[in-house]
Amino acid sequence: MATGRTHRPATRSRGIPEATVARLPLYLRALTALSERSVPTVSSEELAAAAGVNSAKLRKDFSYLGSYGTRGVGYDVEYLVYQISRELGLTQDWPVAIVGIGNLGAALANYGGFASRGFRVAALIDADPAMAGTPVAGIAVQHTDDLDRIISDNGVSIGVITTPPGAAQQVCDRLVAAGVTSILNFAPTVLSVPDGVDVRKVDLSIELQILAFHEQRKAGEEAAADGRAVVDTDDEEEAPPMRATPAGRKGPDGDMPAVMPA
Amino acid sequence: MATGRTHRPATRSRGIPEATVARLPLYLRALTALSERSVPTVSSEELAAAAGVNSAKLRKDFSYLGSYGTRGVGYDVEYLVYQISRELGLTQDWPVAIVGIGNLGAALANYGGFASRGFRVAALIDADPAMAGTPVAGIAVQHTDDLDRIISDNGVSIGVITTPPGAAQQVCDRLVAAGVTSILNFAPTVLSVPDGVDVRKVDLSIELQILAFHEQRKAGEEAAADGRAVVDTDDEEEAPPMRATPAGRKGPDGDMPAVMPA
DNA sequence: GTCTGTGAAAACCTTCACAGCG
DNA sequence: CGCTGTGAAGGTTTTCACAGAC
Repeated sequence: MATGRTHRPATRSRGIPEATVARLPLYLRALTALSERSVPTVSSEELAAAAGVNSAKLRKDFSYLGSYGTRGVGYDVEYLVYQISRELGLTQDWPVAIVGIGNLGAALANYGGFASRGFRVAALIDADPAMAGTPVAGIAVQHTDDLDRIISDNGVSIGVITTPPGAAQQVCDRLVAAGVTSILNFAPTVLSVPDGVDVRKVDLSIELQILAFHEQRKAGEEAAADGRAVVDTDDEEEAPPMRATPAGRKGPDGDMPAVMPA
Repeated sequence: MATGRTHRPATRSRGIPEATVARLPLYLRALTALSERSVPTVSSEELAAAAGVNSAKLRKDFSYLGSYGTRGVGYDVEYLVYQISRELGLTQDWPVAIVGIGNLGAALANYGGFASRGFRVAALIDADPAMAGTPVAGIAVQHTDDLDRIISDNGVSIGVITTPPGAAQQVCDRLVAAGVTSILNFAPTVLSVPDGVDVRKVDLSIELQILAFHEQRKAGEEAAADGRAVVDTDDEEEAPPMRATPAGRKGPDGDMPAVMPA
């Protein structure tokens, strides 16, 4: 979704669809849970339910990895765990650096889900000199001045940005200059990076906004459900900023049933 | 993406593609920044660059909302901000409850990006009695026992779950029972909810895993870049757990031109 | 001339449905 | 039989490219 423009258009490298890659961690999690319960095999139907997808999709996804199942039986849990881990590159250790140790950075440093996969928090970096030396999640915070050295000393290729938005691009540039080629960005900023560097973003407020959209839609439908009185004058909600451009607005209003029972 | 099965298949309500909805918050953010700099109008090209998408996509997206631009000129910034906000339902106030006030919950409670949109943190809820009363981000944490009352008293329809995975489904059930119809889930669990309830999830370790996949790929390409020796024996990376099922493994290794030229 | 709005084409992703292995 | 693996169909999203408004 957020990956920077890279990804071999030609070269016909290895062809696992991006959508499939994004689901592999999900399968892996479900499989790990089964593995812990010592379940030996699982059918596509069961595993799909545990992962929250449908079984045809799961089978197709797995078909890109190879033929790992046994017809009439299902998939060997341990074997699949290994194959998916390998495909995702989790059989190796990934040192990660977190830059920006505020609330969120600290939360991530403490997050158990990282260590349990191949990720190791190798360094915590912050611009506040007062924080330097303070241990967070058992790791001493280091100062931004040493960023370059910290990254190369630890062989970090994945960086996590949890700084305020204003600092994000600058931090990103420094990370990239120091050799980082994958960035997970929590700052609400569009980062620009050179080719070959991947960026993924997590924006907490975006998720909420998407929920709000659907929530609003539901409210509208509810109202429309019984009363039928889908007023359309409700369009002009309150103070319609009517910023209107030059000439006459094309206006969307008019139609638009659902929205707001005023 | 993560939304629970709902979404009017028939009814032909308003037809804004989900992919477009997911980008509206992005455009809104870019537009807000322009608005703050008092930029009056913007072209699809400029706005697309600021939002990190391409301009054809942006124009298509906007075309679902209506004809808000002016040919030869561009889009009126203020007007678009209003229209998108309205479309997303951000012209109203959304009281949100956060359940599970650990590191992450606290980080979210403090997160500025919520308040700046229509979201208001109406309640913080935690199962630990020792936390009850403690203020986090200026709001006193309340105990889970009162969850039902808190939700209805505040008219909360959006809940955020930041509990440990074991508690997530239970909390989810209680939220839904109390009237919540949209859930943002940070716990690494597949939640099951009744029809009509939307769930979106944010899984921090999944994002890292996707990055690791691409990172690994890069390392491989690099090696293959000069030597041409695109070994495919590299499949057997190190210790292949060979969990093998009943009979003979189909092995991915050997064959598997991966893609599908077949 | 500039820049939007949009049909049409292409790419991508999901779902169906069933052949075929165990 | 049961369950995987997969062509083929169907749907969605992206991209192209240009007609038409300003």
